[in-house]
Amino acid sequence: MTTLRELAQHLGLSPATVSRALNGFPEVGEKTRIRVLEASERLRYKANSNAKRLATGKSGMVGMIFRSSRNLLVDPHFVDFLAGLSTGLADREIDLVIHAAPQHELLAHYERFVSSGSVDGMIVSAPELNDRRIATLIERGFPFVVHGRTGDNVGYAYFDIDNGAAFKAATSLLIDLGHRCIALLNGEADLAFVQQREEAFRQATTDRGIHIPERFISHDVMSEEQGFAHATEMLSGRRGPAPTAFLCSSTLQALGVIRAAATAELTVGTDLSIIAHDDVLPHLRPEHFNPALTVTRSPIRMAGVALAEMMVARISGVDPLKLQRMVTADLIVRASTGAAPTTGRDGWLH
Amino acid sequence: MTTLRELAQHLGLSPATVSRALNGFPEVGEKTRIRVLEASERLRYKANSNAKRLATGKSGMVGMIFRSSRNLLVDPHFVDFLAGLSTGLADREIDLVIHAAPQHELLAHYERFVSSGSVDGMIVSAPELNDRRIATLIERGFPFVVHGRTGDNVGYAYFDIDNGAAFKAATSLLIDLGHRCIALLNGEADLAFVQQREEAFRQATTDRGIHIPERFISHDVMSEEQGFAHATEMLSGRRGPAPTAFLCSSTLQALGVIRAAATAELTVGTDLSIIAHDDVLPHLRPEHFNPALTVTRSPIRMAGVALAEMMVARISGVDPLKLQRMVTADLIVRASTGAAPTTGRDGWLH
DNA sequence: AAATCTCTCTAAACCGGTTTGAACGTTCTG
DNA sequence: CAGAACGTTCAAACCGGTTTAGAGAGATTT
Repeated sequence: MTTLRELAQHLGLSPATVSRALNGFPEVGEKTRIRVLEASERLRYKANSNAKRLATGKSGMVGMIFRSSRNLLVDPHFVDFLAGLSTGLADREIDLVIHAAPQHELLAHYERFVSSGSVDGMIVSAPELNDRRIATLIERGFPFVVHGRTGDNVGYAYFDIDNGAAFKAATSLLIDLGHRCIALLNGEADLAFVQQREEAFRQATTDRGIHIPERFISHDVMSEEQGFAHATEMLSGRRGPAPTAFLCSSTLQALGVIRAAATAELTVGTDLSIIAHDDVLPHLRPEHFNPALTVTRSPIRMAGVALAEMMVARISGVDPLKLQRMVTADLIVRASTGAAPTTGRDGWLH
Repeated sequence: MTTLRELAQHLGLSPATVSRALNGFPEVGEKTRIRVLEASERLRYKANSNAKRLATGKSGMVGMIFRSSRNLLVDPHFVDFLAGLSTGLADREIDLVIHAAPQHELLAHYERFVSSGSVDGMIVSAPELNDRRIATLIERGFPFVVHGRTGDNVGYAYFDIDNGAAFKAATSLLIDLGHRCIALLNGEADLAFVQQREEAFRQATTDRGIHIPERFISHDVMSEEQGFAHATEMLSGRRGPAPTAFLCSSTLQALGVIRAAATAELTVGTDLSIIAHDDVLPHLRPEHFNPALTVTRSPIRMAGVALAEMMVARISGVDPLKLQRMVTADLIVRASTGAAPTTGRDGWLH
C-alpha cells in the first residue's frame, strides 16, 4: 500500500503539495498537479481513509441504528426506504453505517456513535411519540434527520408524509360511500405515524357524527398475517356487528384482509371495502391485487432519497428548521372501494 | 469532547497508561485501573474511533456494496439476509457499511473500499457465475465471505444452500405426482444460484426421460408481477400445451402464479401444482397462502447470521477453506401440490 | 549490601493524512 | 533597481489514539 509520503518522495515533492494536488487546491502548479495525478494513478495510491478522517474530523459516513428486537430491517417498508437512502447518499459519496442493538442498549449505542466521531450524522427512522433517541441527539447537538415526525412544531429536520390528511381523505371517501362501520388496522401503537393516522381517522368519523367502537381499531405489526387475524376476528361478528370497510396502514395488511374476506366469502368492493396506505413497495403492487386496491400513495423510497439530501445539508450546517418537508399522499380510487351494502348483513344499517 | 490526553492529565497519568487501563492490558495496577475507569465514566470519555482505527489499522467495520441498478435492497430476500447479518455483526461489535454503486463503477468502489482501509472485510452477495468482484478481492488478498458460491471447488469462504439438491427433490416430487409438463420460474440468468437450480431441474427431468421445452423456463426478477406475467403466458397455451406444474425460485413468484391460476380459473393443488423455494420472509408466509404452498425451505436470515460469524473468523485469519458451509433446504409438502390432472386439459397427457 | 527481577508507569515514536506559517523564485510596480 | 506582490512549494505541527523501549521503585535473590 502506497502512502502519501512515499508518493511525495517518488515525485521529489513534499507531502503537503501532493495532498493539495490530489484534493484540488488552487495553489498547486498545473504541471505539478498533472504529474501528481499521473503518479498516483500509476502507483495506485488510495488515501487511507482513517488517516483522512482523523485529520479532517469528518468521516464521510452517516449512521443508522435499529432495534434488533423490533427488527425494522425485515420490514419491507423500511427496506425500501433504506434503498432510497443509500443510493441518495452514494450520489454524494457518503457511506451508510448500519448497526443493530437491543432495545435496552439503544441509547448507549447512539452515544457511542455520536461521541466517538465515527459518523457525521444520524438518520432516525420510525420515531415514537416521545422519542428518547431524538432527545439524546438534540441534547448532544449532533446533526440528524428524521423519517417521520413526533409532532407539529418540532425543532429538527424531518421528511414525512401528511398522514393526517391522507387518512382523513380515505376515511371521508368511505363515509361518502355510505360506510358507517369502518375498521382501522393500524401499526404498533408507540409509533408516531400510527398515532397521527389514528387521530385523523377518529376526527374524520367524529366530524361526521359517526361513532367507531374501540374494537374496530387494532394496533399490531403491519403484516399480512396480522391483517388476516384482525380482519377475521372483526368480520366474525363475534363481538358485535362487523365492519363494512377496512382502512389499513399498509398494503400488507390489506392482503390479509382480502384473504379474510375470501375466507368469509365476502366480495371485496361490494360486500366489503378496503383502503390501504401504499408505500409503493416494488414487489407488491396494490394495483395488481384482486380487486385492485384503493390506496393513499406515497413512495417510501422517495423519502429515503430526500432524507439523504437533507442529511448532507444538515451536516454542512443548514438550519434544521429549513429542512422540514412534508408531502401529501395521493388518494387513488380503484376497485376495492364501493358503496356500503344497503342491507346490513348484520343489522347494523337499517 | 474529552481526549485521552485530557483524561490522562486529569488523572496525573500518562496517556499510555490510561490507554492500557481502558483496553484491559495486564500491566496496569489494579487501583490505577479502577481510578481510570471511574474518571473516564465521569468525564464521559469515548475514544475517537478514527484515531483508534488509524493507530490500530483495524476499522471494526465490514463493507457491502450493491448495484444501485439491480437494487438488491428492494428485494425482500436480500433484506432479510441483511437483518441476520447486521445483528450477527452487532453481537461481535462490528458495524456494517453499506454502499450503492452503479454497475459500471462497481469494481472501482470495491477497490476503494479495499485499499483505503476503511473496512476490515467485505461481504459479497448474489454472486454471478464469473464474478469479477470475487476475482478482484482474491487478487487483492482481501478478506471476504460470499453468500452463495460460484462453483463446487472454490477457494473462498461461503455460506450457501444446496440449491441442486433442493430443486432436484422438488422436481422429483412433481414427477412422482405424474407431472410431465413442468415450468421453472427462475431468477435473473447471470446469478449463480439461478444456474445451479436450473441445472438440477434439467438434470432431474432428463434423468426421468422427460423433455422440457425452453419456453417452460423463464429468467426474470423474482417478483409477484413477473411470476404472474410468465405464468399467464405459459398457461394461455398460446405457444403450445400449458404446464401442469410450476417450480418457482421465490414465494413471491408463486404468489403471481396463484393469481394467474385464479384468473385462468384453475384450482391450485388439483388443476395446477406449485412448489417454490421459501427463504422464510417474515411478512410472507407460504403456509398461509391459499392453498398452503409446498416449498423447499431455508431461512435466508440464518445465512446472514452465519456469514457474520464467518466474516469475523476470516478477518482474524482463519483459512477460507475451513469457512465453507452448505446447508440443505427442507422439502415441505403442503396443499399446493397434487397429482397431475389425468385428463390433459390441453391434450398433452393422453 | 549489591545484583537481579518484577511491577508499574512514562516519554517518545508512530499510524497517514491535512493544514499552518514561512520561504522561495519570479514578476510587477514605482 | 529596490521593494512589493504573487504563485508555488516546503518543513513542521497537528488530529487522537496505540505501542515500543526504557526508567524508577520495591521486592527478591545472592
